[in-house]
Amino acid sequence: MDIQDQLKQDIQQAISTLYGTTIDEVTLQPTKKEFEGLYTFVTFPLTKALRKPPHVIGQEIGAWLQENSPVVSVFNAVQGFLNLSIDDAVWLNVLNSILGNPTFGTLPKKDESVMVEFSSPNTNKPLHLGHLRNNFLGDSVSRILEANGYDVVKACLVNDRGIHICKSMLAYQKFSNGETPESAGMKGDHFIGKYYVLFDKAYKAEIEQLVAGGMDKEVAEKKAPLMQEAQEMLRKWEQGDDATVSLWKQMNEWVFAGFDETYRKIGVSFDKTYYESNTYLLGKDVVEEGLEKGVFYRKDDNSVWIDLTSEGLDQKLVLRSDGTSVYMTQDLGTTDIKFQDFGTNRMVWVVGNEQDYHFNVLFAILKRLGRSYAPGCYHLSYGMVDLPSGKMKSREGTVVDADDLIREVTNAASEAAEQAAKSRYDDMSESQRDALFRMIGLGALKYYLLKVDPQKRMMFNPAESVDVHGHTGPFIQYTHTRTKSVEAKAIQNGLLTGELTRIAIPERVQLHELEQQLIYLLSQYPQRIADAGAAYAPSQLAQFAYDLAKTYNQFYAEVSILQEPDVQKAQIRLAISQAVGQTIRKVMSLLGIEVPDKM
RNA sequence: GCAUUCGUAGCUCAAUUGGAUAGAGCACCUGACUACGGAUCAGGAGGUUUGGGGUUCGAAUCCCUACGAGUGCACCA
Repeated sequence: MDIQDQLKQDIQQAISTLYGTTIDEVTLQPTKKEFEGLYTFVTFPLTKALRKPPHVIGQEIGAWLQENSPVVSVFNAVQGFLNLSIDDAVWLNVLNSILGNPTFGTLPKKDESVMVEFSSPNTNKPLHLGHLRNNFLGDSVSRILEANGYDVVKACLVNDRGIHICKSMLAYQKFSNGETPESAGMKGDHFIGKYYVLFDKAYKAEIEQLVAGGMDKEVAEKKAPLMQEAQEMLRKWEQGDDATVSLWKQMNEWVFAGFDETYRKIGVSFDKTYYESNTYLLGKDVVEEGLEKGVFYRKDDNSVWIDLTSEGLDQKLVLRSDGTSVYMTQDLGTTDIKFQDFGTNRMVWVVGNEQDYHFNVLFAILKRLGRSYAPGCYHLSYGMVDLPSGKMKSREGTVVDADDLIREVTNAASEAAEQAAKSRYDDMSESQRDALFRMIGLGALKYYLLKVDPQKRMMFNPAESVDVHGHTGPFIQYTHTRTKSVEAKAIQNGLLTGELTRIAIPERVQLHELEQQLIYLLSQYPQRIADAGAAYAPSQLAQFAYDLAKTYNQFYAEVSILQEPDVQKAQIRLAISQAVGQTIRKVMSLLGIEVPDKM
């Protein structure tokens, strides 16, 4: 049994034996490091029922546990805190159960599936920093849910229709002289983005002219010939006009080629891609259904609404008076399709927090419609990424392009390597080195974006994002290479055969405090995965990886592994070292971050 | 205006969901064995958790209030 479960059971037993009562749930917390022990039980809540001071209760339960619990070795009670130390032999058994279990940390299959929708790019411009936070979050959450035992479907909904793409198309028609990404030597998505910017420029010039001629600005924005043409193009596209559709297809092909390249670089993939060009008409049948069920109502002008004031929301339009759909209509339809396609009772949307209201409304509607999957819907809402110079605004050109950023972090990793230990890379080929530096650079970037609580708005500081010291991805990657290096030396010395294997437990052991601490941390891994899954929070695992790496480095500095004369001790330390390395690799992979063996 | 999220060291973030003297990293200062990899480790300095009130054994966390910041409030997506 898990130590923690054992302890909880024993504490419950102690309370019932000593006081003839029980408590609902025993909760344990890690002991603060200035006190002895690793688990702490808080006795304050018991004082009222037992009419005893908290430290007395602690003393009594502690003494009982020391006597009767198979795992507790020593205790101390300070105020209302009962701190428990665990027997070293028990720790070694825990270590052995970790070593003997290659899938340690992966939770049992749940026979339940979940769809995670993320990324959702627009086809009129390349990906930027904000998309990266979205992609990394979505990818990592998918991996975490999978480790929690779910079947995961990673889905991407591409916003490939609408006025924005017509703007790029129109600009291309007018200004391109038939150039292609190949002839321009550009990545397809950047190529399309260039025309989107060109449209915006020309459009603004038109507005300015109209305003100078005395027109009201708002009117000018609508009346500008370019906007009129773009609207016309959208109409043609919706009517299936051949020329328009084939231009649209051509431009899509280019932009997707660009996206694919970026996705490949950042190691993100999808099981299913939905295109709004296929789904934008969906949802009208849902509106019909809702009208029949009396969930929606029709106004005199024929528009359809839902009244959500009882949920603290507003009245919301779900179908226009001319019978065409709005965003909500489409989303209702798409959600049904997703459920039909995969039968996932849980669905997660990774979408920025500016859409909080939209999702509140969507989920409320799904609930009223009685959708079976409604309770399993979750909006993983994440905050915006700010720059030191302020907000990112695409119109003002203050966006950080994803491809540029990836290049920069890779270069920074290469520079850090130059400074740190140039000679280490002598026996690597150039392509090996490139791959390594990209792994480190991306590790830095992903970790930087994932370590922050998703819901919080965050500041992106370029200098910090490429840092390799301190609380960073490369620090953790480095720690992994340390464990690998120790392992390799141990194999050379004949101390190890290579595989992770159980160790013989000596009769008498005295573990170092940091050894206990490390095994304790390792034993927490499954729980951490469960917590991170329940909270949809990769940041929790990022913190865990850091704790593990930091503690290992302390251990490494304070305790000799290979130079320990006592072979049994050395083997215990090696086993811990291997288990830490292995676990770091696993945790990082749940963040979508690879770790090298050498760096 | 209404709704909603947030405010923690100079800066960027934590705080096991109400627990002990609020912890890390960066930046700054001081140290580390002729060493298992120094992309490391040890130490120092840095806090009235935006202000005020309340709830209780106990509050960064819950409630009220003021101030400050973000976002949303289209028959756009």
